[in-house]
Amino acid sequence: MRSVVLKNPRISALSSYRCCGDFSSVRRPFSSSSPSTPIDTLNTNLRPFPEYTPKKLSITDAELVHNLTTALKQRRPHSLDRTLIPFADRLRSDHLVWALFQLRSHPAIALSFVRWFRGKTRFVVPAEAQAIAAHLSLVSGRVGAARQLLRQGIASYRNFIEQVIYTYRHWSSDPEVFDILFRAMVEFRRLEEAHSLFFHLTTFGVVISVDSCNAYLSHLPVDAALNVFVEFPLSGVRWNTNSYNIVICGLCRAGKLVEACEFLLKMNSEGTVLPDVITYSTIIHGYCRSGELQRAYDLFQEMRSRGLKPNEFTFNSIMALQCKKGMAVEAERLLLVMENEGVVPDSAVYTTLISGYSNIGSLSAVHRLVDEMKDKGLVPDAGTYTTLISSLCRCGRIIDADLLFQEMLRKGLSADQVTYTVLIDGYAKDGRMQEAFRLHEEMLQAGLMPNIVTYTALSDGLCKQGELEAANELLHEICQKGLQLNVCTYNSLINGLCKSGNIEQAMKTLEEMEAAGLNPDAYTYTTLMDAYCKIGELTRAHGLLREMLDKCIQPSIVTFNVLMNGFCAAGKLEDGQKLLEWMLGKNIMPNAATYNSLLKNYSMEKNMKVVTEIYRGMHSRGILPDESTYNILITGHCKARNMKEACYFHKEMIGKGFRMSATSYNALIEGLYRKKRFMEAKQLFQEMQDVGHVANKNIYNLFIDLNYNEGNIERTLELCDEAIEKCLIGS
DNA sequence: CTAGGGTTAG
Repeated sequence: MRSVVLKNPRISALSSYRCCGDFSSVRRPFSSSSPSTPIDTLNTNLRPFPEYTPKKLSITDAELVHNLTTALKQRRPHSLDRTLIPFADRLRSDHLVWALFQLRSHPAIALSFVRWFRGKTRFVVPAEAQAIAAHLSLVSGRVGAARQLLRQGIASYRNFIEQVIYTYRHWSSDPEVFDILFRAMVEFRRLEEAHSLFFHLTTFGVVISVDSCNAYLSHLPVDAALNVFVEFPLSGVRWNTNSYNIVICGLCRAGKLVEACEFLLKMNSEGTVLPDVITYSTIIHGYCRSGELQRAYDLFQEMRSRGLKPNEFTFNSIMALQCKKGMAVEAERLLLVMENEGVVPDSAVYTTLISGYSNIGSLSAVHRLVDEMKDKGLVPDAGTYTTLISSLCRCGRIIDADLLFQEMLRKGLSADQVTYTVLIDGYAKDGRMQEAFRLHEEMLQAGLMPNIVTYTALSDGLCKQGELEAANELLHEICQKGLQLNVCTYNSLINGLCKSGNIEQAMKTLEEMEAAGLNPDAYTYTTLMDAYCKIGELTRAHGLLREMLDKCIQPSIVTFNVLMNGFCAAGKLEDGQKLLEWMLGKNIMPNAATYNSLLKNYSMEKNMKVVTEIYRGMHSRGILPDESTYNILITGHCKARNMKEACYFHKEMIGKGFRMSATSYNALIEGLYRKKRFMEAKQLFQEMQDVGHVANKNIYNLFIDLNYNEGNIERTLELCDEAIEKCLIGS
């Protein structure tokens, strides 16, 4: 037994072809590099590669092959076809292997003969010949060709791996052939076969390189990866930092952050394979994704203390979490920190920030950052464009969004699933469902698969148009296609039902979603609470709040805003103020919407003194007014004839890139008119039409009077026509 | 082959 192993020709093959391949990638386990291991005892586990015994040929066949290969060797520039014409009639597929034998020292000729053979429809290249061609390619330094042949072999023959092993002893120089083979299996996602191949090879003493094992590891579901991580080293694989990173990344993606940290701990304590920037960045990102800013910061410090410098990835993860929490300003502060440390922000970092500011409605900051990134020589990529398109959609500027989409395509960037989804969502939110579905078609034609997010956007759009039947149908359809509805999808549907006055059905849908194994979240409860608030059933809303708290679901700021709205709409403004104070006491930061409810209702009561008081409180807490805040303030002050304040806020909101609502235009125009500031009023009247708002009847009357008094009969009549067309018809 | 940004719901 022992002697067989020692005589194994593979060993002589390894040494005689050493020049042809890189052996560092594949090594035999228990080799002489670990002298404490007695080779002979371990070798009893190994078996030799099979001996090669090709089928015998008849004398005439042997002669044919001999003449053919001789002709090939002597071939002058003319084509293979011409050389082979005299043999073509008698040639059979099983001659190929023998021809390769004869052409062993002429790999170039041998390989082109295989290619020629494959090109002829009446021949089939046997798996054995394919395997030999791969060995020959590798031995002669043609790594690319070897890879191609092996991939083709795996894809075309059922018994290909056996053939590679069977022909290895006689033809190969290099165990790297197995490494390439293994990788190809992984690339074809034939992971179970790759697994068996790995262990099959160990019986011959071949161990796949750690790089290829990493490629394999990275394609496994995390549980399987963990098994392999324990299993492979028993066969001689020595994992490196990348291997740990792959497993840690898998754990983080599965939300198993504690286990990811255990791996990090293990690396640090064992000290043989040390964590690198990627290891830390991966775990930091994991914590950021689950919203645990403090843990992320701690790891950030820890990596520094171990001499690892955070890079743009590390910073970006933290900034992304801040932006998600509406802390774009803080995120931008971190941008300065990273720049001070010499870390150069890239377009991903800027995209994060742009998205963060877009989330809090700061369009001017969005513009500023786009300019800033361009100044730094960063080119907006598809991700940046997608963010910008989304940001335009979010403030209702779907036309501009579409223009930007066109621009991005003109610049040669390609739209992906996300870009299309953003635009589809934009059109859906704008109520233009035909356009939304047209884009859905377009994305299919571009070969992009819409995902559940795309369909949620579409379904939500249908719901918002009151087409609940259609939404239901759409969702059923996609379920049948095998897409899984997620919590967002259900929440959107529940919202649609609530908004169409069908709270009962909405509650049933809540049960359905729980039955489907999806847990309702703060969105779900907030939606339902809102519905009860809107019909004045504050008690039932409160009951739902209890229920969500019992389930340990954290209410969000929107939950409180819904309650605030409920109080205000029910005329309980004092209760609303109390809620605000309670929130402040509990350190729950209100946002613009929280204040907007109070501001709106006090302003409707023409109590501008309290409005101003509340606005000051908002300002002093650093809460930036949003577009609605300005519209409320402007309308309120106009109605109270405080034109100075109204104009002040108007100017400020324009400066921030916000747009006035039709109501604000009407109020402001009327206010200015009453103060006889006709020029300004006229200008705004024109502007409001330019941006597509329709003035109310009252405004038309004012301008009709004005023009009439100015003797401008033509314009007067024009306005009368317009007023009739826009304000009377259909009202 | 390992790390970051852009998308859906209140």
